[in-house]
Amino acid sequence: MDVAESTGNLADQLLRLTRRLHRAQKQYLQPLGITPAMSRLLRVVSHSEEPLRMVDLAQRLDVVPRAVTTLVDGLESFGLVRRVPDPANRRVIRVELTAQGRDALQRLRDARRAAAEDLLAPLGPEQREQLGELLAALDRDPSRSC
Amino acid sequence: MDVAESTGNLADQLLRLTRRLHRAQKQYLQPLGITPAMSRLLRVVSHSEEPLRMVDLAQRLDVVPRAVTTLVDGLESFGLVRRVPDPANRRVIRVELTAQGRDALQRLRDARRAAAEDLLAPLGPEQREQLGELLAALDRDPSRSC
DNA sequence: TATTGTTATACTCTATAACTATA
DNA sequence: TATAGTTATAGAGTATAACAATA
Repeated sequence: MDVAESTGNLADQLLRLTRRLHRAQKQYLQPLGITPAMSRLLRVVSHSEEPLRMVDLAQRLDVVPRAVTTLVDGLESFGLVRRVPDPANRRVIRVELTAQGRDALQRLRDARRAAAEDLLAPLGPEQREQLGELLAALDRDPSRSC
Repeated sequence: MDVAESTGNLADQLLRLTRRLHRAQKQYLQPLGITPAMSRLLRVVSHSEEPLRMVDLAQRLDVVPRAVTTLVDGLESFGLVRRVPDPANRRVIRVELTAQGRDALQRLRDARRAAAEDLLAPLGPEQREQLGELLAALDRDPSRSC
């Protein structure tokens, strides 16, 4: 098998796996009324020390700012986050976790874990670590190192 | 970091990587007028000995049959595949590569390779092999082994 | 009654472009 | 002019449900 072929196969494998991951997540998150993308945003919000701006969220999620608006809209409608205007700069809006959002996080974490666990079941602990390292290596933007 | 957390992180890493892969593929395939999903279907068609049924394609792509209809519609409109009724069973339709489709395959392969190459650049050959093996392990449906 | 493919419909995710309000 | 966020719009990808034709 030539290089192009095997490289393409890796891409196929990744896409197929992610499709399954998406499906599993959706299934597990559905009872909570939250989509995978919203869950991801909620996690980012919860992991930040201070409330993040919309732009920050877009950067961390690696999406365009417009996409964040929709996700925050959804989470806000469920009362899980709250938009807070920044007094220092009236252009910016910061996104805070609500008490309800904090409550939801644990259930979300369980759901996420169950979903990922379904897919990652075939891998042992050391293999997961290996996979994590490989993915981390890929996370580094190659265009930045030039 | 607990197990749930690290499992969730793997999921995040996968999703983030695939988002980038999707974007890169889209970019490289755009000049050819073909979407990543269409490209995938075209590859499956090209790798099969005999023309596959719509249902077979759905299975191999791991999507619902309805999704295949749209993809084949698109490829057919570009003249890359052709729907052929099966004489033996008038319910089934088989999808064949056209001469034009065969021509497009090489360009597609190059585009796909360039896209994947962008993302996989940080990995050496042995790391790619490692990643391929891990993904292959995950491809095996765990629900079948029970 | 089960299978094959389709029409109809809808939702998630993401993108670009143009606009508003600040700075 | 540049930045932060939004409205408006679009398109890719996928799903479910109802249906027609065939087996």
